Amino acid sequence: MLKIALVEIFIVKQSTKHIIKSNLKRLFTYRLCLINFKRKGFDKVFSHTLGEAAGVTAEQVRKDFSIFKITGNKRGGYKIDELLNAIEDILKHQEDQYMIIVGMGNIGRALIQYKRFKLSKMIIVASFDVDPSKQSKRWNIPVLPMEMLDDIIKKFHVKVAILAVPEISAQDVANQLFDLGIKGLLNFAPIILKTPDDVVVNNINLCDELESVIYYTKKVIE
Amino acid sequence: MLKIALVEIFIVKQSTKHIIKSNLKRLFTYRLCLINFKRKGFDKVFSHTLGEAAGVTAEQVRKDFSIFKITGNKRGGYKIDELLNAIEDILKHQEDQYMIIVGMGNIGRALIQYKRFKLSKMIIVASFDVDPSKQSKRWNIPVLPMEMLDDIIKKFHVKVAILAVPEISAQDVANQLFDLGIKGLLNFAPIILKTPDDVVVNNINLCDELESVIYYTKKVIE
DNA sequence: TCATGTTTGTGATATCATTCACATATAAAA
DNA sequence: TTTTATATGTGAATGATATCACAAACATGA
Repeated sequence: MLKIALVEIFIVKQSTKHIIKSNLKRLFTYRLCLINFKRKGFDKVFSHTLGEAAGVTAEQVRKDFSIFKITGNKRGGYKIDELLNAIEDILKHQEDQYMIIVGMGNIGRALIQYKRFKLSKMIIVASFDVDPSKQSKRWNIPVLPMEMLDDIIKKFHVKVAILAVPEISAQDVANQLFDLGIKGLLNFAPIILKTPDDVVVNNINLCDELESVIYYTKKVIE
Repeated sequence: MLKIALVEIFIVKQSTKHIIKSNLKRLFTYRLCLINFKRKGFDKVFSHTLGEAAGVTAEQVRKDFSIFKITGNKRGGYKIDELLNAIEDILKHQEDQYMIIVGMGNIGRALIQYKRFKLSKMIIVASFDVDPSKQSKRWNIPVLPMEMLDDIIKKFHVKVAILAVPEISAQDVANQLFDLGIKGLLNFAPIILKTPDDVVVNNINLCDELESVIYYTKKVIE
């Protein structure tokens, strides 16, 4: 009996996680498209309209919404404002999120100035670098020495960090962050990090993204 | 008869495309891990070793290799150098790839200085911006006015571009690029571009990537 | 050289994701 | 108010992807 119960819990967790995982990306895309529609003066969309804009089928759109319990009006489509609210609700991101950047190389410097984060209620509270010459006040956001990581993370209850250090030190710095309670990482170092089970890592590998484009470009051309 | 033949061709195209699509990402990951292993002094890997490093099962690794016709030695695993060669061969990227960046905002400026592209034989030949104040020679790579797009694309036979302009002008600039023969785009503007069928677009949406981390972080914590 | 234990390579199977197809609802027109 | 055309919402069918399971191969040690 106990065994059966455990198995069921496992299944539920798995499936919940997975449904969300495979659909979340599209949810972001839908949001982008909806914002675009709104800007153009529309206040309603149909599944096929949104699907076309997002590059997926109308059925896919409806199925995704179905999974997230988002409903529209039969014959009348979906009201954009309601849809956007529903999506924001799923992303559970109404309140500000405090974050840090570690590594003030090219990418770190770009991100510290990236205006769009603020619009999405993501606030970079500080950034860090081992190199004292990079610890300046040139930007609104302070660039601090690594020794201050602990203070800042505690002070702002930071759970999410952007890792933009050279690959050689990425694992070490990541370990430091995990020790200090960081649970989510956006990693720009071209390396697959070893991480504790309760930590989420999202990798962005710029070279690979470009190579991927090159690969498919060649496929299409030939 | 003809109909059957057509259907078969369709199926083959579909599946070929798809197999590659779902496996390519992992192929990049394997490469990262292999480079790492090599740096650590290893010269052989087993499917379970590589799988663990890459975060996938050993069967997945073998299946991927099987699809790409990469073989190892039964009982002896895979030689890292041979694997890396085989992977590079699949990515067909032996010769230099000339590319351009359009948009010299935060992201464009970061990418123009990004050293790693050169290591992967990806050469940024020039970048472009509408704003004359950004057209400087501060970097090794020239920042040119948009009027020179045509010249440079023709001169270097550029097929791939990085689009890092504000979202408001992204579609217009993309259309210009398509007209000038660009077939692959790495797009940083938070918008789903309308593109011709023979063009490949890879979107990187930094806010969405971060929000995704936040989403899963909250899931894990709660 | 032979036995042995380990690892590959791959059909068969299971799982997961997308598309189909249609019943149901409803906005709009008559 | 009734009709009609059009969209939704969702089980069922299909298609794609990952895992299992095991035969075949071969390094290693006796």
